[in-house]
Amino acid sequence: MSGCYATRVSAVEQKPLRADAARNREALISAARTLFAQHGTEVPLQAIAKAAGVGQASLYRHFPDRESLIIAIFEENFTTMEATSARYADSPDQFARVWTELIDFSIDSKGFAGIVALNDHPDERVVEMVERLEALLSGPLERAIAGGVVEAHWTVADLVLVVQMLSGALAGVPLEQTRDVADAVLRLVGLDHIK
Amino acid sequence: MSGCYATRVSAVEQKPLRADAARNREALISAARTLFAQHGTEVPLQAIAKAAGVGQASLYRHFPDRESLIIAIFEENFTTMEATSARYADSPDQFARVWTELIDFSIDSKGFAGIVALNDHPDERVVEMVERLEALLSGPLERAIAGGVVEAHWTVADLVLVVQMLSGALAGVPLEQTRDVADAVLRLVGLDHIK
Amino acid sequence: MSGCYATRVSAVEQKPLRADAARNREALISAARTLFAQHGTEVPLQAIAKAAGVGQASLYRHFPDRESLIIAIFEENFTTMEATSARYADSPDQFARVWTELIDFSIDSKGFAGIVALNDHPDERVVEMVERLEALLSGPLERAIAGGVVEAHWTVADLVLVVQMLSGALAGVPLEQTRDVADAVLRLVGLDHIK
Amino acid sequence: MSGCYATRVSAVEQKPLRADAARNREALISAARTLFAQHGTEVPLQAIAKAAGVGQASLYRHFPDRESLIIAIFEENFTTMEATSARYADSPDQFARVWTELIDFSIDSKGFAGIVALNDHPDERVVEMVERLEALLSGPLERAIAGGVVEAHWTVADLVLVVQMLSGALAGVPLEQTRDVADAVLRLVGLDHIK
DNA sequence: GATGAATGAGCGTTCATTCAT
DNA sequence: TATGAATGAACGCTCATTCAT
Repeated sequence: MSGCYATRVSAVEQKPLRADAARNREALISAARTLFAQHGTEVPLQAIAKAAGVGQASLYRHFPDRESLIIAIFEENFTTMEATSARYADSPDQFARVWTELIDFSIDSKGFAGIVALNDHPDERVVEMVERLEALLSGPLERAIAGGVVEAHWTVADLVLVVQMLSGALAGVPLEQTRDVADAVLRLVGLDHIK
Repeated sequence: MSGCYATRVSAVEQKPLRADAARNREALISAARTLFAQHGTEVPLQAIAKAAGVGQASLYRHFPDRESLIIAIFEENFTTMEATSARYADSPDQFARVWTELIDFSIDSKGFAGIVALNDHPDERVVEMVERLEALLSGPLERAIAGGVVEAHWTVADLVLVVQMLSGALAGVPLEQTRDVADAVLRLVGLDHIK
Repeated sequence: MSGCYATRVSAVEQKPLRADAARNREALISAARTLFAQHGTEVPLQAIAKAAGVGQASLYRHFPDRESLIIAIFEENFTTMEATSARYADSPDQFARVWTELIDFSIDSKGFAGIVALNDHPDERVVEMVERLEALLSGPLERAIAGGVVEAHWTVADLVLVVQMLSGALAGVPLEQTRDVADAVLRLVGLDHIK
Repeated sequence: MSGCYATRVSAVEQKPLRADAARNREALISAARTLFAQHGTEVPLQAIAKAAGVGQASLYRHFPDRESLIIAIFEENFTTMEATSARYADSPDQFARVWTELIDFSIDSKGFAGIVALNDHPDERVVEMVERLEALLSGPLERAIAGGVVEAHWTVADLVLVVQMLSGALAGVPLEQTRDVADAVLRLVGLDHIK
């Protein structure tokens, strides 16, 4: 489900990492994914380091603060979603494929909750993140509207808002009910037919 | 460990508070409202005590844990909303008055965010809170549907979900934009005509 | 068992207390006896006040510090033991009666443990206490030795030491085993035949 | 609540400590010995950390609770005494050597006072401690009885009781008098000839 | 005089961050 | 370079003591 495309093709990192460094990085992101989903983005960083089987200073080297870690997770998600978008570039399903993937990520990480966590200390990285999300959705949404798949009033800003609403609705919901709650949210905003 | 000596009074307050105690209680709730809205429900309790001009132990006496404080704020909100509901009992505007008041509270306290905070440590008080919210909305919603004010598909559970979605959408949004974001959310779910 | 002779004839207090004050005083001492025995002399003073059904400031008026309360309990014990000593003044059993009463008090209050608690902040009151204990035991011991009831090597200082040893042996022993442990201690020092 | 993230290592240490960690550990134990002897086992842990020249969290890492620290001190004592026992395995003095060492430890740390402190929160570690003490004394006592060094009625349980009695007798006694008081206790129980 | 709410210092504990190995 | 021990500030909580009622 998560990270299935994350083969270290990040747009930001330039120098290729040493093999063990790359392994640590992946282990940290993977551990963070799990713990963020289980306990929220407030989990002690030490717990993440431990779960990743990595020293705390190594976590620090890769991710100097909690936000960097959250962003890195998003990076992977974006990489995956952008690949999906490219793969279905000519398909009428393009929007549906990208959107449901985004929703799945949101559900897995309790509603893309990190974006909320990030907003508390708003910095340029969040703006960049949102812009990237809008860029990702823009083309597919346009074509989906043209194809009559979604109603014409939808904008990318609205879609971003839905992701954030989902985040709020899922907060504190037990894992086994997240899917139902997410369905209810999508139904309320009239996007439940996108599958 | 704690409470093994029974130094505290029973959980259910019955006697009217002493004048200074009542004053402190109000000061604490008021300070909590402000700080929760500004910094979220994770603010240090000591900050709330200091803002209220009260000792830490007094905060503790009145509200033995963070949840109690959150609930107390909700209590006040509920009291206000129930009064509003009663005042407009025979008016076609009843639902609109109660609902907009609920939305306003949600905006003021960053989207009734406490209910989210509470959900993390689910206890009977949260269930009670949600039930009380449903009870508050039930009659007015019924009459609003009967009167054609809102569409027939709406349920109280949906309304509660909207409040939670609002909470997520508002998280991290600067104070001066909360109203706009809230309007956008209500528009997306088709409740923007309730004013 | 405890306080059976304590009709407020203390040697130290001069002015007779008002009726309700005397009642509070007794309630505090009684509560302290119970809680000291159950949880040690470190119990929160608030717990004692509460158990006595008395305000904290009232506890303060009667007993300005923890030691005063401990001493007051001893006072009652002494009053009782001195009365016993007087009653059996001409009996060959005098020493046995006083000694077993002392041991019983020690067991009830987990080995006269207060004397230990007092020793940490040694003040004149402790010295006075020990002197009073020695004065209490002196005559009876002399006559007991003369009568062949206890061996000639015993001194009052030794007896006081036994009380303190008992205190140590009983510390941390569950209530239902205190009697057995006390018996073992008395057997080890060769006083188990005093009954 | 605590430990729910598994940030700590397992309870059973196997790996040899790093150089600085071992140094801190020893400093902590040493500081605890001194402060426990001076002020009892209730001294603030922060005072121990400060006296050891170590951060609070380091104290916490090495000894997650007060009992662990007490036990660690006992461990060292036991190691020493067991070595002594082994060294004098074939000597008629074995019991005397081990016993006087035990008494010395008891005097130094105000009567092995920790065992009392431990008893308040009885757990398996205390039982284990007592069993280990009995195991330590068992053989030597047997041979001492066989050799006519101590009277035949003595049992290891009695010896343990003497240690606890000593603890009580020494509580609150000024450091310069502890030796005399201990001698008096041993004389009372008839063990003063063991030197 | 009696009550119990208020106080604030101090405790044990946690955790982001640094630093020795 | 990776590890994990050390750090110290800060949190929640408790309790002896004072003070308003």
